[in-house]
Amino acid sequence: MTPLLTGSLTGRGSRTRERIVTAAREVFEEVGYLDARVSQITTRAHVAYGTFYTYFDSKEEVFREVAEQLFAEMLGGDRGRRTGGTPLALVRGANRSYYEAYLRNARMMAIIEQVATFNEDFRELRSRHRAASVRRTAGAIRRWQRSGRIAPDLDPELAAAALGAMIDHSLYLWLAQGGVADAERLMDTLDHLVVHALGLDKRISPGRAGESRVAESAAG
Amino acid sequence: MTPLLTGSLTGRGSRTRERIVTAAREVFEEVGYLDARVSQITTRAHVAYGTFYTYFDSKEEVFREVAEQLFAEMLGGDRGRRTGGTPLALVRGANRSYYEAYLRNARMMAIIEQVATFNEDFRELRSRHRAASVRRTAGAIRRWQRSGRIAPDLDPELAAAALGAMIDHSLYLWLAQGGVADAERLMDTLDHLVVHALGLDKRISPGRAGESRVAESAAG
Amino acid sequence: MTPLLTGSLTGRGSRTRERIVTAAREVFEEVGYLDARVSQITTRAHVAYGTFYTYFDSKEEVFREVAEQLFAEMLGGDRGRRTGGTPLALVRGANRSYYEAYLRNARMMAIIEQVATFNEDFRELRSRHRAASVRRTAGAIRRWQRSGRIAPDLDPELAAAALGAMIDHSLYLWLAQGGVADAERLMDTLDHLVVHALGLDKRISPGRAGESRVAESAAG
Amino acid sequence: MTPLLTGSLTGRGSRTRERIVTAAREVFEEVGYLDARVSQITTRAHVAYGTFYTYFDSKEEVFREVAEQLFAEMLGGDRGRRTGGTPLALVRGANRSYYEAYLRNARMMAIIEQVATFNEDFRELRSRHRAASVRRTAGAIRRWQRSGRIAPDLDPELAAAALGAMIDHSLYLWLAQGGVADAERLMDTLDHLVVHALGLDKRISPGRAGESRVAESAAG
DNA sequence: GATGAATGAGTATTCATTCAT
DNA sequence: TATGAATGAATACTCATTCAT
Repeated sequence: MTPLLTGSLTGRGSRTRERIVTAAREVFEEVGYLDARVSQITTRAHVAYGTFYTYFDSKEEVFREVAEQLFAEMLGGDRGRRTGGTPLALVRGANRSYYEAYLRNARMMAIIEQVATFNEDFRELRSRHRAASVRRTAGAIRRWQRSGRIAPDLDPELAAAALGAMIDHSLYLWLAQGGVADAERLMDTLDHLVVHALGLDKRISPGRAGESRVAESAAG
Repeated sequence: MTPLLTGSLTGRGSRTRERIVTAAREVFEEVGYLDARVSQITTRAHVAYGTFYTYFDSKEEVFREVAEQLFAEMLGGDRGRRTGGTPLALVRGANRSYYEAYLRNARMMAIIEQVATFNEDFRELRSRHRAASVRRTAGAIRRWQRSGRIAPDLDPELAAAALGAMIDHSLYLWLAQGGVADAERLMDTLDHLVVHALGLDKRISPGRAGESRVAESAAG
Repeated sequence: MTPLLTGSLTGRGSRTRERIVTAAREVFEEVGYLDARVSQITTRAHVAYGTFYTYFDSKEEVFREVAEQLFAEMLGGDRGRRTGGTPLALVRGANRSYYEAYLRNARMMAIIEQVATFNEDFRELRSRHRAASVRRTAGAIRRWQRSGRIAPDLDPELAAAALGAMIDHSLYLWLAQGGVADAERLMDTLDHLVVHALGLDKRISPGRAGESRVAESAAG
Repeated sequence: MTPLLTGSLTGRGSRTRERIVTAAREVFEEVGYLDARVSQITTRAHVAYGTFYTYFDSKEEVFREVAEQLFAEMLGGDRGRRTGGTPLALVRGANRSYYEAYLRNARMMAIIEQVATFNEDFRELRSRHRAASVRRTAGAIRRWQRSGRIAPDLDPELAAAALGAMIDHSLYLWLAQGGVADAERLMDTLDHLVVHALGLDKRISPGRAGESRVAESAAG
């Protein structure tokens, strides 16, 4: 619930609110959630201290807003990507697309991880997003299993989750925490590992080739 | 700076210190680093508040001690494991051994992750341990590349890091954060993915070590 | 200082003002003065936040308005009551009338008490009203003393004040704070106590009976 | 619950605690509960800000402590008062004793009244003390009814409560809020009113005289 | 070594009031 | 008149660390 503001915002109001959200994201990126001070946010947004609380109930609430904008942006890159092509191309495409989105938001991804370590709500929020992504990947695996490109004894959900964890955590360690030496090479390696892990590098079992027209990605 | 005591401790002293470390680990596991209070630790250790500072300079310092004991314990399980056997058996063995260690320490692993999100020192500590583990895996990959079991174009370090990230993060999500449904099945999947990702499921090219390019088959 | 508007209000204006006063009273009754928020009042009155300050300078000022309306209402019940009858009937009548008024306004009486504990102005306001009531009762006592119905050594002002305090505080404790069990019985007891305290239960000294035609109440 | 301090206090500790309680009472008396600042209390007690929280969880908790000491002190004056004497003398004695205690604690009584207007807990605390006092008075009334000195149709509990309210509120208005002009005269009037209200001024019904040897007071 | 009392800097949040449209 | 966004002073409470016995 937002204090004071019951209905919709005036133009001036929504502009102020936007300034605060932008400033908040910058501050979070610079010092993390724990060390962020509301006063830093308001100073940067050029509003009075109290103005913050005209739009948000707490530091946590702005963070939620920033996190949701980020998740929306991360998903946006996916659009129109799942058209035809070889499984290998699809996997590479999906990975690159995720990589690019991660690159744009690396610092915030790290902060969300931070908050998730002590805040149950954010753990769930992240969990939901992860689950949605895993579901999509598992769907692709299942289709490739039906067309014979992937061994049928692989558990689609677990495999999707594990490969997702690999890509996610690799990007986290490279982009969000460590410094990247050669991201290009890392992505190539991830492609290779995913493709081989799923067995997509193998010849298609004859007679079933080309069945899988619509495919999805192995990650995010 | 170490407070008062550096090298030698009397028998009573070292017992007191041990009680504090044990209590600290319990408290950290129960409430996390951020919410742990020095008073909780001393109460549980049955020592006076001030006694804590006779042995440790700060909350961070006990945490470091606990973390180091944990890393030592995690590595301990590894000993004498990398003897002969098929690559597949080796991978499985290593994964199981890591899984078991993780299971024993899941809660503390989560707390270390928490601290690593805001403390540079612990980020490095964890990084060093990860690097050691990656080095060992990379060494194995390199050996298998020389013997022709793994494609030579795979970057050993990056592959080792990525697969390590997969296992680590999967266990983190399953054991440390979420609830585990079927760990056995998860481990089987991880084995499968690692083995196939590295190409260890394929036949060894006869007499042509180091050139496994052509050694592809449709064998399952 | 009155904001903007002093004397005349347009029809719309006075209706708005009235809505605010009504809403304010409701809010004060529900949560007390300290916990009442200007925003609650404006929301309930269906006016914009700022509109409040078009009509009132402060939260204190609406409260004063509400309190004055309440005092006026409390006194209103008294009208046309002070006609003949035995002193006993007069006392009973006055007590009942005050009780009924209190019953209608119990919650606000409690809130006024609250404000009087920290606001000098309201302490005086309440004091003035109390004094007026005490004056009337003291007048009745004096008349009854002259007619020999009440012992002449009783201080009329102090007795009036003390008996007023008894009735006021009893109603406060029963109606405003505690829950009422049997108000009828309480009122009977108060009547009894007042009548006996003043000595009105005794035989009238012969030859002066009936002198006191017009009497006033012992309370309110 | 008190923070940090689990067991009993050291000599130094209990001295510090006492300093804080004393300072708190002074500050409450000077500015009331609402306007009292923890920093005022610690400054006056010559301790650091944080020291306050070594002994108390909140401002409310010190207030409770001060209030309880006060109630204990108010009751203390009663001791050894309930020996023989005429009912009239007993009533006078009890009233004087309560008056003197009130005089010593007038300011704090006003502050407790303040807090009781917005804090349910204190309302109950005060209520309990009032009830205990009412019980004692009602007991005396009942005994005097049995001995025929008081009319049997008077409800002992309600009468005790109402007369208690009279004395309490009169002292509150005179001592705690207004300035006292002539307390002696007020007390005489209260005595008179109580005695007559109960009918203790009347001749004892023949044949039952002297029955009531041990009596209690009509107030506090 | 052990004790536990003392310290005080640090900060999110509230809300009456002002004021630009 | 009416609106509702903007303001910012004010304050209780936490807790790691210090230090006198």
